[in-house]
Amino acid sequence: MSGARTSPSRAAGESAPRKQSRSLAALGYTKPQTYEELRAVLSSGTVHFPKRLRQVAIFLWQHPSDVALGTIAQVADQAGVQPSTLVRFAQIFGYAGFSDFQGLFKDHMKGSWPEGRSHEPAAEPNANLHFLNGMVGASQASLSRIGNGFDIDSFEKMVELLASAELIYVIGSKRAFPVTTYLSLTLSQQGVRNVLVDNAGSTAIDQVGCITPRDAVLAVSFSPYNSITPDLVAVAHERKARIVTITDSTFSPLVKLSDTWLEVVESDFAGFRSLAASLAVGMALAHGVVARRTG
Amino acid sequence: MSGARTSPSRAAGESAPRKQSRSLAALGYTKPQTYEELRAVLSSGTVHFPKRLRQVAIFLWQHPSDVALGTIAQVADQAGVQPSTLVRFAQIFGYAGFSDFQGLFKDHMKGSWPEGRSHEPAAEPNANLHFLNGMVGASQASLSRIGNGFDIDSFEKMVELLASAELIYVIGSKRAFPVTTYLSLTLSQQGVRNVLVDNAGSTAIDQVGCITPRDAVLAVSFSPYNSITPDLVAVAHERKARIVTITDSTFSPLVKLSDTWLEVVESDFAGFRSLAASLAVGMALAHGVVARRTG
DNA sequence: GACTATCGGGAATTATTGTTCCATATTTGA
DNA sequence: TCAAATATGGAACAATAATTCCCGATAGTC
Repeated sequence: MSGARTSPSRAAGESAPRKQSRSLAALGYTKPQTYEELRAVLSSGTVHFPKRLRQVAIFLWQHPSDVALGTIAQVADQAGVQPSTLVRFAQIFGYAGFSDFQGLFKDHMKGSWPEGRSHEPAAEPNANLHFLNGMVGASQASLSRIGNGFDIDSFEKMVELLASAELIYVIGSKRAFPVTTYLSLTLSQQGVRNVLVDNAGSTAIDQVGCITPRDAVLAVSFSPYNSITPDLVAVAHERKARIVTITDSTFSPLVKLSDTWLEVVESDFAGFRSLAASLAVGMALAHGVVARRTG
Repeated sequence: MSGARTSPSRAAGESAPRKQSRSLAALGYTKPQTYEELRAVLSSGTVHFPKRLRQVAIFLWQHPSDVALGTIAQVADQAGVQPSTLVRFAQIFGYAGFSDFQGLFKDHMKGSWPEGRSHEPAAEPNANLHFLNGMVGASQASLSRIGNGFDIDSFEKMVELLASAELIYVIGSKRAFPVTTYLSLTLSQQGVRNVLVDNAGSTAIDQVGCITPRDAVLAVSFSPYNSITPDLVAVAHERKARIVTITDSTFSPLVKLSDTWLEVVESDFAGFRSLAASLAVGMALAHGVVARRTG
């Protein structure tokens, strides 16, 4: 794409004496020239975004192809923000606007595309069946993503921390709750004592108030990170427990509280999200803990 | 991309008595709905284009990603034709304009990404990783079993019964509980009122004691069938509610209590069982109910 | 608890892109 | 060779998308 956009009057930047523009350049960052550089910056954790911009960062991280292919309005809509927020985000990174910034994604996508594989179409006459297939597809996509860059070291560290804990607190809300219930059940069935923090009776805070430094917390949390989970984990952190986390991006507030964490990204279909990958990883954790304790 | 362009006054095509419009439709071709269909038509050799249009066809064939990612001007430039030629080309295939036509390429590109990553099976030196792979395998096996003899009729009947219910009670214990929590959450988020019977405080029996004939029960149960679920469903049955069930064999005690039921079999690995298929089917049910209620 | 700096929503504005139309060129068929 | 039909280029126009800007909201600080 030779799309040299008109960047109007780029007059050697820094001559303006105004109040420090909210640009990362002022912080010593240089404008990422490639998609990989961008991801590196995003995941470095050195940048702290306010809410909406963080939302954008998460969306970019998880749905690069939608960013490359969509218009600003479509992307904004999918990310749940205003178009202007996207422009602001791009400008923070030193770009003139969204179009420039989007070029990063387009270039990356074109670069990493196997030219012209064909998929078998397969007819589906039924709308419900179509959705079911979509959901199955999302689940399979989630599962197949495990193993691409799966962080074994983190995984093993997690197993170790959990296995050496006196008591394991399992925490997760909303979408993460089904994962934690299954984890808790499985651990119990395997003889691993654990507490499922389900916040029934709003007693969760009091429960985590009993955590000791000999305990471990297994937290599961997905974006948006607006549930009670970060608060609970923060308490556990203060109480010096070991904390291990399964979450879906480096932007999760749990990351900085955790001793170790794993990224598990779930696909969705029509907004209905799979849990297949998280459950599989969770089961593997449970199994690992059992194996280490008994072995 | 839902970019529905205004196609002004497309007045049922063939009423105009004018000279045969240059559209393939008149030649018995139907507008390609997918990228694959388009490629099939292009490669069939049955269409003979004049010079510039042929140039376009060749370019589309060889550089689909540029078509998906670029603007009309960029594409035209790379293909060595005028923008208007691209619009004409799209219209010949029955599209309103280039934007519509480009959607084909965008959809295709999004669909076949990011599976571009190489799937190396690789040796697994690590026991934990081995288990994780096993778990993923079990999940995938469960998912792929859906569709082999999936009972669409039952599924649709279930959707219908649930959609017409005044209130939906969601019941499941043990392994089924994660499924019901996710179902309940999803239904609520979609605006479908429901009661998750979680037996907190051992109040489940009293809860189902409130069921009326206008309600429906969505029960999930797996073998061994020794949980409280059959008892609860039996109460609901006595109270004349409609009952739909997801279970894993015809021997489930719920089968004879249910108006309709679906068999979903989950694979396991080393005794750790997947929930992927049940969750996918559950999501499809939830989606179906929403679609039927709002549609 | 008041003050200040930063953030965020949304309409107005500007820029870019896509489409149509018509004059001209080219091909086709007699 | 001529006339009719079709194809093409390109500029005017319409539609859409991107960006800016202002003001109310929010969070952070003293």
